[in-house]
Amino acid sequence: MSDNFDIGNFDAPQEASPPPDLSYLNGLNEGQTAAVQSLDGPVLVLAGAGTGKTRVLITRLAHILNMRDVRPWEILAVTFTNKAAAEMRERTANLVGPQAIEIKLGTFHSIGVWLLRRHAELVGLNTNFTILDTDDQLRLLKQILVDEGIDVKKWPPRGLAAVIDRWKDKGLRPDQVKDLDGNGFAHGRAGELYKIYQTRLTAQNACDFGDLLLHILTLFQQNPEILAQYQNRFKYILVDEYQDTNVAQYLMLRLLAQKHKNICCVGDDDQSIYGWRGAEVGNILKFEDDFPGADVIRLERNYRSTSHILGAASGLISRNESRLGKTLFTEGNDGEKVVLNGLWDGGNEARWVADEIENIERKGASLKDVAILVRASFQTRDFEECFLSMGIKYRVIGGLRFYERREIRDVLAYLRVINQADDDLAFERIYNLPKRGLGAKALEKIRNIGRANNLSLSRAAVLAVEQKLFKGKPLAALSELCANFEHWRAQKDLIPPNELVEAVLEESGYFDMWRQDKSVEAEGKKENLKELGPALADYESLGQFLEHVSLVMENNEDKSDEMVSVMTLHSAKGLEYDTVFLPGWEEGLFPHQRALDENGLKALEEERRLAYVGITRAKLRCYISHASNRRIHGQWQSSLPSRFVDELPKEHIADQSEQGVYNTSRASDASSTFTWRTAEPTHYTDVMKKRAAANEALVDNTTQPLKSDGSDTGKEVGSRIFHQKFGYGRILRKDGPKLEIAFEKAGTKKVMENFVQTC
DNA sequence: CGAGTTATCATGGTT
DNA sequence: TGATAACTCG
Repeated sequence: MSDNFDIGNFDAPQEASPPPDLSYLNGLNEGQTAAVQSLDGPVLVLAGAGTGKTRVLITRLAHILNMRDVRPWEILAVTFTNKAAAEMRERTANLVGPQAIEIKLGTFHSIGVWLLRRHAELVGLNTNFTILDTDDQLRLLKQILVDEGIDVKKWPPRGLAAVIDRWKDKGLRPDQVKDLDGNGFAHGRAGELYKIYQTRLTAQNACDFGDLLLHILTLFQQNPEILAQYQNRFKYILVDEYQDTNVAQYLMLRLLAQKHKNICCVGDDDQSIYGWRGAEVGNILKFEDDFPGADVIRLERNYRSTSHILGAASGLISRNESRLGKTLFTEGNDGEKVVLNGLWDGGNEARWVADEIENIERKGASLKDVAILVRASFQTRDFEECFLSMGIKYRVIGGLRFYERREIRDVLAYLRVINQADDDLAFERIYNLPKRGLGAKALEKIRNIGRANNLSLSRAAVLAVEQKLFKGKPLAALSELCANFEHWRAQKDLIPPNELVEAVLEESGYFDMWRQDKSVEAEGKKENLKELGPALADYESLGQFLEHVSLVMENNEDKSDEMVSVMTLHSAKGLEYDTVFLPGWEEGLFPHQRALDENGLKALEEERRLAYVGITRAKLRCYISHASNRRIHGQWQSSLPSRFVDELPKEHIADQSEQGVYNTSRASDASSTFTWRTAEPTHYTDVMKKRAAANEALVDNTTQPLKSDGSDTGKEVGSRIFHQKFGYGRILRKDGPKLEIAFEKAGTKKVMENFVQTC
């Protein structure tokens, strides 16, 4: 995001005499008009699904510029995703013209980076600091755990990352956390590890995503004069998707809005689905307490869905306790009822969906207006298999992104070391890639030299070469690498970034490494590497490109092709389709068992909101389905319909389920999923037999799970197990059928063997 | 150092 | 089941 602060010399917004042109207000409904016109003081706009939220936001921006003596760069508009920011920028520009680009508009993180690059030294960083992504973060945490002698099997880096991320989400620095809150990680050492992690980040002149906000909080809290500068500047603040903000973001907004108090937050508590990522629904629920005298405006007229779809969604979400409450209505048609179907297994479910898709296609619908929204990404497999065999074109949205590919990340590591010599994580990635005879011993030696001289790895390497601390082949290799880096750094500001990346690819031998690789994937890797140069051509500097890569992990999917979209419910937020399929409404899968285990009722409500988000994506047709049997991680599981199925108001539902297929009993509590240990589903027995026959030579009968006689169930001391009430845990002690289990959530408990299952 | 083998684990996924 | 990381052996 460019810094527009210093670009000035604009015409006055408008003369005082002619009446302002308010034509942009035409066509807004009552609520929307109120939301646009209440310019001053704190405002909360509760915008239900499909109520024209974005239009309100951009019209409000236009109205502020039109009615108040404000320059565009005195307005701050914050979103969560780059996509949302880009859309807002574009639509605002359509409405108010070029001055739109002067608005300080971007994601929380891009605003954070912008501030942090200006004031980096005040939080102990250099202005060219590196932004680490999740991958780098995990590698660094793992190093720390190993250094500290903590068993990474028992205490995986991800666990620590989650603890630290949540702390950062709450705006807590290492000195502010209590070990108690570390979820018991490494017996209460999380706080200490957090401190080490922050020290290591600073030493590498790097920060993670959470730091982009946390450092800003520190900056503002410790430097009142700098805070005042931005408080004065930002006369109007707009926040999109307020229900997704975490505490750190809330605190940052509150600090910035203190002076002028013109803050408008737009969001929908019913669409808060990112609690697991630190979002705090509480922020939106207590807005009126946080910003006294706030206007609360509800947008309840829905322009998207038929009234049956709306009715189904509203009925479901009304079961939630913690919500501000809205009643969506439409002046459109009733439309079709929401179709409900129960199927035998996941394969049948996919086939039914495919049949329905062909039906509506025959009636003239276009595939690009059809979406399948699943709870968990493994569910896409059944659909892919089925669509491939039936010849239905589809695309799976989400998944690996360009800059996450291994070969791209390797090259990026080279670029990072060129750009920022203290980036140790990047150096470690490539010091022996391609293979140049520098192994773990060499790295350890460089690391020690670095420690002794207080230097980063790439600087220590230079020292090692100068002082001939290596001999023979390793010395030659390291010497060449250092000389290359010196050369590339000298070139950095002389040649365009795209030429630099070409030079790095060839001179490092990295491209040759793939040329010599005769494997199938090498072809694709080379293609991707070739794309990298052109991708850099748009950037003025290497630093700018690297910042883009770390902050804008875009996935350009064009919606134009004639294809069905398959994606998770989470990634469907903000989208809409004529026809929406919502498969997999089963207890354990949706609501997801793990969410329930970890966060109980709070998670159940979030899962319900996810269901609500799913239904409200549909404009004309919505299909909900569940299967009695599903294969999860190769194991067949039997499951009951989701409690959410029962919660759908009958008057909006057309139930197509065949009696008896699933209708044995409906779920009323969480204890409904069990693993089949004894038999395969009858339908599948033949298939399995055929498969077994085909693999006859490979099949080893002893690997089949033996009918439980108590000894061979995998329920040994140390085994990971699952209990329907207490969730996941590990067996501590075993006394005949009595187990003592350390549950991840519920603590240590004694349980009978047959109440748990291995997993 | 590299290839082959074994162990492990599995929601959601932007920045 | 299947991807990936860790581990073992030549």
